[in-house]
Order: sequence, then structure tokens, then C-alpha cells
Amino acid sequence: MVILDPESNIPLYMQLRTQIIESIVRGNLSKGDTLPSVRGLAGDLGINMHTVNKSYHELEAKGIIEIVPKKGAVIIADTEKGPSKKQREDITEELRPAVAEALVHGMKEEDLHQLISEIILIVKEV
Amino acid sequence: MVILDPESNIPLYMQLRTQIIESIVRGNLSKGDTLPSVRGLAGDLGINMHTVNKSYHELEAKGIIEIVPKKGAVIIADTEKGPSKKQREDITEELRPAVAEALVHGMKEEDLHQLISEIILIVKEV
DNA sequence: CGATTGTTATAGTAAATATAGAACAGGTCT
DNA sequence: AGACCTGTTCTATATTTACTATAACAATCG
Repeated sequence: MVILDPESNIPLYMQLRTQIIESIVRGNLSKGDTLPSVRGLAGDLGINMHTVNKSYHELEAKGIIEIVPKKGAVIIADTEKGPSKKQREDITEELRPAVAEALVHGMKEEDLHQLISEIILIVKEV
Repeated sequence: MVILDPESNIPLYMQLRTQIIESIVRGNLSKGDTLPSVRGLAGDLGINMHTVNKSYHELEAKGIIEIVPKKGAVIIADTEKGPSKKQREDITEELRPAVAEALVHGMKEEDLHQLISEIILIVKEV
């Protein structure tokens, strides 16, 4: 279930790719599953085909799905294997500004570990 | 020391505000210190005054500095006190997409804690 | 065959990003 | 007092990004 907020300052294609990632984490989508067609999903969400296409290509760049021309987008992310070196570096750069912001407000290492644990529960919707 | 990359896909004002935050975390800038004037820093960095101004206002919105009209921008972030509720929520939303990405690639809670610890060392430039 | 697939191309609008220059009023400093 | 610097505000413009809208193509699938 994907819900987009057109009023958000976060671009639609980012909202979509994040929600697809979280769906995989929760197990609503699994390795080997095929994502809806770009046209179909765009229609359901009331957005343009190209916006969905952009999300899919970002997911492909992150190594989460594989897009097979004329066929579909298949989930290849292995939620058991662990990230590649590049994937780990990308995640590091994504986390860095927020970690710095946490530190500047006085959060300690243990506080951040606690916050990460909370976020994991939120993403998994436990 | 601030270094901006005009070729980066990260906007200049974001690069600047992140680097100022990290400077505070490292102790290069401390509570009570005054940031350079928007004109002065813009000149040093070879960018426009309004771009620096935007960074400063984002830092003010995050509660890291206080801008006193006609005087200057003073650092008010307390690196000992701990974040306010809103600040903690903002940090949570900033971390969430990257945490989801880590999970989808199979990182476990302990792996993320380890990564966060590494990032803390990077930010502090130990 | 007919429908659907991802891809590509073109086009347009709107917003975000960045620059530029000018002017204002309130501080600072000599 | 006068000169200077401060952040603020305004207008203006160029570029890039985000999003939508159509259309067409070739390949897959039932």
C-alpha cells in the first residue's frame, strides 16, 4: 500500500522509492516478486508514468530491483545477504548529515544506537 | 575550513550547512562563537550572499544558531544538552530512508549500530 | 493478432537553486 | 558625527529539477 503526499517537500519519486523499500523490509514484497507495471502503478497512484519509471530506475541503481525491458521489474534485493561495499558507502553518505545533526544537539553514541533501534521498529511497523 | 563542490548534486546551501554543523561537532566552532558575515563568507567561498544566507536560516530553523539582525549569527547549539522533541523527530525522519535502505540490503540492528559508530568517528575526524 | 511491456523522444509548466544588484535601517567603530 | 558593516528585503534573471502530457517503437505474452 503506497500513499503519496503531493504537498510534501519530498519529491514524489523519492516518496515512492522509499515506500517500496520499506514494503520489501516488511515482507509485503519479496525477492523474486514483480513490481506493478509503470503505467499500472502510475494510474493507481494518479501520477505520471515517468515519475514511477524514475523511482524504478533509482531502485535499480541501488541494486534493489532489476528492470527487464518489455517484461517487468523484479526484486533482487537479498534481505539476508548484507550490503556490497558500494551500497554500504552510499548508506554511509546518506546517514552522515543526520548523524552530524544529532551530535550537534548533544546526542551521544548510545543515544543514536537507541534511536536507530526505534527507527528499525518503525520501518518494520512492529 | 569549508570546501564546496559546485559539481555535486547536493545544493551548495546544503553542503554549507552540513559542513558548519560538522565544524561545531569537531569543536572548530563552539557555543557563543559568531559565524562570518554572509557577505564575508560568500566572498571567501566564491558564491552568492543569498546562498550563504539560506544556509544560515536553515541552521536557525534547526536551532543551531541564532541570527541577530544587524549583528551576526551566534552558535547556540548545546552539544551537551540533548535534542528537543522536535529536533529528535526531525533527525528520525532524516535517518529513516537510509535505515530502510540498510535493512533491505540485509544489514541487521548490530550492523547499523556499528556503521553509526563509524560515521561518528568520520564526522569527528578522529 | 491484440494487448501490454519498458523505452525513448518531444514538449510544456512549475518549483527550486543560484546569481546579481540595489536599497534600507540598525548596529559598530574611530 | 561620519564611515563602515550588518542582516534584511526587493526585483530580476538563468539554470536545473520535478512533474506532467503525448506519442511512437519494438518486444513480450496470452
